[in-house]
Amino acid sequence: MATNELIERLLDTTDSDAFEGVVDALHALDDSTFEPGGSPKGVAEAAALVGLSPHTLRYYEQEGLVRPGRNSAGYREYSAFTLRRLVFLTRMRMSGMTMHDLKRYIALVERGTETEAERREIMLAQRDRIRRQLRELTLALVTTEYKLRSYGGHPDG
Amino acid sequence: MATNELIERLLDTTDSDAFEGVVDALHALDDSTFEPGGSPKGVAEAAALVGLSPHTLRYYEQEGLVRPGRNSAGYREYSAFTLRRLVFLTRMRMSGMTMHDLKRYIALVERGTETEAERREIMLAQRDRIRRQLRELTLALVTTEYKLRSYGGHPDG
DNA sequence: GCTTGCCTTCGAGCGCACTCGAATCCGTAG
DNA sequence: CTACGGATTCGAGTGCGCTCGAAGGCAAGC
Repeated sequence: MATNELIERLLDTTDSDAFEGVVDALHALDDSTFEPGGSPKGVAEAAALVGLSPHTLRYYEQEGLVRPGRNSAGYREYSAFTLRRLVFLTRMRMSGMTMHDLKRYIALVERGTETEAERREIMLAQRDRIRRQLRELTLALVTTEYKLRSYGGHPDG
Repeated sequence: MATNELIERLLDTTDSDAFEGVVDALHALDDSTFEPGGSPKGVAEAAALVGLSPHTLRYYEQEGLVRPGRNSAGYREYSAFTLRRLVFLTRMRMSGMTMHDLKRYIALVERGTETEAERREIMLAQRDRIRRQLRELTLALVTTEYKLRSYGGHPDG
């Protein structure tokens, strides 16, 4: 099986360092990452943190995916909790979950623990989708590198 | 680095068998795979082979991505060459290359070998895009599996 | 007090990649 | 001869996920 070799190759080129300890990164979210002084973030700052636009954050709220608090001036305040959810949302979106499904999932979350079975189904489907995508992407990578080799270049650009 | 371990895990679950020898699969395209009797395929058959709809195949043609021949009745005939290109196109599309860039790339291909340098740039960008996506997908997978674990279920559905 | 700049809401608009429908034509089976 | 499934062209329509613009509010600096 040349597959692992392949994937290894793709990951240890370029900046795979920013990639170590993925799980750690995920759990660091609870702590200081999002709330350096415990102060919630405004919409622009929050947007920058998760890599979306303020417009999009407002759109997500409108769609019921997040419910940031408001300060005395009516401005949005993104707590660590909300920011963590935003990170989750972006991860799911980037891996191909539709807004439709994401809304359904979040609605279940808000309804409480009794909905866990249904949520689990959604996540199982999501896991399979991601795996399929990973396979497709790897095929695409092979094809791309094949082309690059055929152009006889110095493959490391 | 827990990364390789992770990816290994995701690949050897489910049907990773259909995945062995990716490069081989890619080169089998020249041979009997697409032209069992040497006969070109109609639009429906071709569509089924690459997993697209006949509508989409006609659309791709309209956009200049393929130029299948025609039989005496004016029906499209997809040769092995055209089918191979279709496979390439779908791989690029699935890995996030836009129609815009794909059209540009194919236009360069049709212009001949003098355009190889420019094509190479496109493929380099594509390779980087794919790598980025692979990292993002892996993060999404970790998140998804974390959720699944938190639902305490039997993770293998 | 006024300017500057980020915030608010609202609804409309956009870009991408298909996707469909209508009208018509081809070729085989009965 | 006729009916049928599947092909053709063309332009219009769809769904998704934002993305933008207008009209106005709040807060800090000069």
